[in-house]
Amino acid sequence: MLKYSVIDETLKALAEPTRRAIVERLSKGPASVSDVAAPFDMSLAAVVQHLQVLEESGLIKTEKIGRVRTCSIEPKGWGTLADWIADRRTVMERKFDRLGEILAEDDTPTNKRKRKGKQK
Amino acid sequence: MLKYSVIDETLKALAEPTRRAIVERLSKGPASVSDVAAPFDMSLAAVVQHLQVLEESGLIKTEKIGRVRTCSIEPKGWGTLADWIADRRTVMERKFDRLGEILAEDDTPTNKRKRKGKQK
DNA sequence: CGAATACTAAAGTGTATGCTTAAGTATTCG
DNA sequence: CGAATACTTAAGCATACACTTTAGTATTCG
Repeated sequence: MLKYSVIDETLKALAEPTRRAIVERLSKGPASVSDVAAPFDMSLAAVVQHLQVLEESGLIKTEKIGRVRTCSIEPKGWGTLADWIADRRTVMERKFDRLGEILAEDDTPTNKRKRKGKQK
Repeated sequence: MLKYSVIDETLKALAEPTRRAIVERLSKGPASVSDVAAPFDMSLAAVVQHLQVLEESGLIKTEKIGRVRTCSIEPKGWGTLADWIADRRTVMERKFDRLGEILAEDDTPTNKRKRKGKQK
């Protein structure tokens, strides 16, 4: 319930099997809403809702021409996601370099005594 | 719902601001449950629940010694996540090569798609 | 020992999310 | 034109999720 961010919407969008399946379909090429929906055992309206979440997150984009809406991957959204993960891994690996195998065995006592009683 | 998978739990775990903040804290080094919880304006029990989700997803690991549970990053979980994203991007980029700049630029309102490839 | 510490476990609550169905709006085709 | 197509919108519902509070269990310290 903290603040919103791009990475938040991106990860929320992908944290759903149906939406990941949609994304995997689109990563092979653009498709209409109906085409995207076809393989799924759910209503077209439900798939449309998933597509909206994906579009708002910036992972895909859509464009309506005539009565057909064509959906495709939006590379930019994937960049920010990959960057965030890469950042985390960089910090971790720097830590590994610095501390050797401490994380691997991690019995080091981080006994920072907190004497503040503030628990909430 | 479809079937569960490792990547599903991983992404669900990270699709939450508090859990990402925890992960960012731990990526700088191991910490006790209390230490992890300290910066957050919520009960310790709530933070423990987040830690459980993160541990079940394989992104962190914990070990209890005495009365202190120490939490740390589990690099393996991050590998599977990064791999999944890398896979998606690989497929996309192969597609971009094939379709040229169609996916990259079509923000322009004048979208005359030249159909120089099979669409489906 | 008994009190403080550091979690742990369980039950409950409000809201968000993933669906459904039904009805409506454009657009294309014969 | 009128019917078929391709969504679109809205409302409702059941479950999942992020918390809360309360109470309990180990472990350490004076």
